[in-house]
Amino acid sequence: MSIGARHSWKDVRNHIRGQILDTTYRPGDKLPRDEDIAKELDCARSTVHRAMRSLADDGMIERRRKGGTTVNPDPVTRTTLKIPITKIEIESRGHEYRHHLIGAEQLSATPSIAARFGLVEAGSFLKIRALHLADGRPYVFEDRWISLDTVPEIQDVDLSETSANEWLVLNRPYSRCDVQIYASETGEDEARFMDAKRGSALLVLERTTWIDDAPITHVRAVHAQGYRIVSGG
Amino acid sequence: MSIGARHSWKDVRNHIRGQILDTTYRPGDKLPRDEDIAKELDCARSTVHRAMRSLADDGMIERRRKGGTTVNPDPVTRTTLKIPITKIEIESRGHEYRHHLIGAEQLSATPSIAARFGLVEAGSFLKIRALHLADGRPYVFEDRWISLDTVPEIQDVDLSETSANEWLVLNRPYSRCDVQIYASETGEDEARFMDAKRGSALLVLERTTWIDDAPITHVRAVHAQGYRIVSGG
DNA sequence: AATAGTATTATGTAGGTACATAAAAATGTC
DNA sequence: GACATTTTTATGTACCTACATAATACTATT
Repeated sequence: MSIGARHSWKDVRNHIRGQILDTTYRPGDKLPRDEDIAKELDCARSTVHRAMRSLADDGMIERRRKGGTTVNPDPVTRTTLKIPITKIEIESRGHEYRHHLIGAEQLSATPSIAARFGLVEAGSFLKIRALHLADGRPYVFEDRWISLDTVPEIQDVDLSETSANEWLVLNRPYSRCDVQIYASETGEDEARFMDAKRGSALLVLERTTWIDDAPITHVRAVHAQGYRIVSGG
Repeated sequence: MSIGARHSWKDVRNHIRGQILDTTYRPGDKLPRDEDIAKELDCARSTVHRAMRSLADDGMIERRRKGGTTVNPDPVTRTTLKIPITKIEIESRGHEYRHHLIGAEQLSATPSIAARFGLVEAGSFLKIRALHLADGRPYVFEDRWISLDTVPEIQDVDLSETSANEWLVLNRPYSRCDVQIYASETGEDEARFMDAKRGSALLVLERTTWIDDAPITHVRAVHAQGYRIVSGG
């Protein structure tokens, strides 16, 4: 079946995606070689290649040299989450943002924090506890470790003025970021700082960032009750 | 500054990413035109283009025709989460998977479910409650609505044998998927089916899928205590 | 000064050629 | 048969040319 006079890689992608969606090709099935598809649709192999890479990025197909292309037999829901800077998130919802530094101290990493960074030996860290407020109400309570070996300049920043979150994002871009999401019962600290009653369920987002294997920061961000991560596909 | 004898697009990407990470270019800054970068690094424009598209996909830069390329001024953490089929997830962790159908009934969508699908009028749905077990222990409790208008065949499937989750993924691929993640206190149902004590915090993952605007299914999947979503960058 | 129309320009796409690379398939060797 | 080696082959990359497209920048007109 020819696609007509149009040879856009998006058309090719839609054509193939359609065949997967209407079960012409099922999970695990092998697709024809790029070259054959190109011939069938009367376009260049590079165009098919472009379409295929797009589908592979989406997780819909898997490609292997010599092995050919197969419909992903292990279908996963791939979701791209955008995790914003808390300040920007609060302000974009029309609330007034405020930030409160609860405390900061210099410590060496605990074994569990060192492990999270993949460090053999515990380095020197700045441990911070802070609160992000939306219209004066607790929004996020964060527990943060910042590597003083990687980011010594943080010691000269007035963290009661600028949030560590914001300063780091603007001044210390990372090259790798791990995320974990889980639910946690309100503990003593959260109950105190978040105005949440003990035992209620809170969403926790942990983030660990590196620049080229050098640890930057690890945050445990406890979100206010009712918080939802939403991903529009 | 030349990159040497090698002209791989990945080298070019790393080179430019490096310049962003070391603040040669800061958020909001404009990068040189592809052609100039190509000349500087002594490679083809298409190679630079390939590198640039990769960085744009990562959310690191923004590109606009004629407007040129700029470093993303609103840095967000973009993380791709892979949410697997529960069965595969359990088995890949070395546990034995079992599935238990709690109940199924034909209903028309409640206003809130219809709204989730963006439906004007409530269609006919199959409402299912089921439990996924790992080594005999509750792992996920799901509350699912399946559109009988879009997926009438589901009525002929023995859902006590095959889980709806699995059947749908293999037989009804979706073209759009919305995800929400939040923490919830253990309610009456969860306490009963999940062996969780009332009031403990559970992670809930809601997924809604469509094929070309036609609703397929909506699931509220309550995960066992201690469950974490992990995203390795 | 405001507006409408035109030119310019940086990115995007399509096509083609040549070669690189990884992995399956075939073959040889013991 | 088991294992190492070679061949084959489908995808991946690099480079090039030509043209498309969208958005800015400019100019003309009122």
